[in-house]
Amino acid sequence: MNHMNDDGPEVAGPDVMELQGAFARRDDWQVKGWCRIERALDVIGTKSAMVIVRELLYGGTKFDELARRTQLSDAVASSRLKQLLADGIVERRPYQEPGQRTRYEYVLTDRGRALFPVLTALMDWGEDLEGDPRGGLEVTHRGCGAPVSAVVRCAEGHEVSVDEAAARIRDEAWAVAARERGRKASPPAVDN
Amino acid sequence: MNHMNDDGPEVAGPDVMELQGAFARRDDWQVKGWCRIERALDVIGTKSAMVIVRELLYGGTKFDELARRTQLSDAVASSRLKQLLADGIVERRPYQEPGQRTRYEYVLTDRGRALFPVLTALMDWGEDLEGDPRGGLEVTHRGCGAPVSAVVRCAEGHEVSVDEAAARIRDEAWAVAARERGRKASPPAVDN
DNA sequence: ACGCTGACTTTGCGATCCCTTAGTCAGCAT
DNA sequence: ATGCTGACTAAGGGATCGCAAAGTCAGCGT
Repeated sequence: MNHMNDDGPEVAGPDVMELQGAFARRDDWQVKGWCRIERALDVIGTKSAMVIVRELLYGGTKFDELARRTQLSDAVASSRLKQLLADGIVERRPYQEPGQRTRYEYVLTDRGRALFPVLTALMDWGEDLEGDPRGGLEVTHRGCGAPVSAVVRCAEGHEVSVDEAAARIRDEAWAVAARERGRKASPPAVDN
Repeated sequence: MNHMNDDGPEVAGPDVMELQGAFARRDDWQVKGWCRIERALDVIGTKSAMVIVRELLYGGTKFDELARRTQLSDAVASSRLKQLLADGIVERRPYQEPGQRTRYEYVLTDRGRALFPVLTALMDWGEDLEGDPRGGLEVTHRGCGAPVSAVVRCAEGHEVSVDEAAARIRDEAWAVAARERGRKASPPAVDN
């Protein structure tokens, strides 16, 4: 394990990410709750949450719109909206139509709208997945009319494919120290 | 749809997508299996599938690597890998280390690697989510070293925010006809 | 021949998701 | 006051997810 970068034949399939620095020893970094992907999925990892956000992005605001258009039951829509509310993805606003009592509409917060790339990436990926040869939706850039897709781009503006990407620990010195600390302070801190 | 764009007060919250064409009557298009997002989630909508793909992107290939690094149980890792295999996201390749018996390694297919934007978008979104002030991972562009993120971009190269996006039906004439057909042929075809 | 190891598979369990059906509850209409 | 409607909430149930522990199975080492 001291010489992990060149110990295998590694014939085919290096077309994934490169692990840099201490993270190259991948097995040293199995900490629960460490991965942002997992944390994201803990919040919006259910199908019902995703499709509700989808409808909110399509402009739905009222409870019955959201429930009907997502084809979720009232019960699921209700509890999921409550959870999305608690997680800061939607907020409720009172409104009143003439002759109606006060109701609430649901709108996405900034954090909710920030899910746009996630939904778009899923939509792109779902395209190659058998199904709609023609009936599907298309999301376009209003104004120029061109279809949109989710791409991975670096801060310098280059489009980045998987094999051009590298993963590393952001603040490695701190993380190594924290790991040492955690190891001594509370041995089972990883799992609980 | 004939007069749907200006029928409400619509005071606050138009900062989501615009629905164009026949899709502006959103309620006319509740068809099960119609949404690519849902179809995508039927395949990779579980946390276990996502984290396995994550590890595969990080270069893990062997069964025990994947199970250990994802912190999944053997059982879950096994059945999820089997499903990913069936769905064409991973493929198995036999390999043999000297003095060992033939084993299989798992590698992503093109379709699996195409999940890179999805995982990246989730990672980005998970960032604002309380947790790691410093300990987290960072994915960078190998070469220029700049951090990457998932963005929505149109075919013309413009970066597109939610409120600059529009959703419409790809082949509207066909879709309307198909809907009429379906309505006559099998009334409950929407729900079954 | 025998044991060991890595890679699964099986079994049994609790948690979560989502559904259907049946309430509740506020307040406008009558 | 009574009914009605829209917006939920509650209860019960099936499916799926994920876990831990135990079992299987191939083949290398001895």
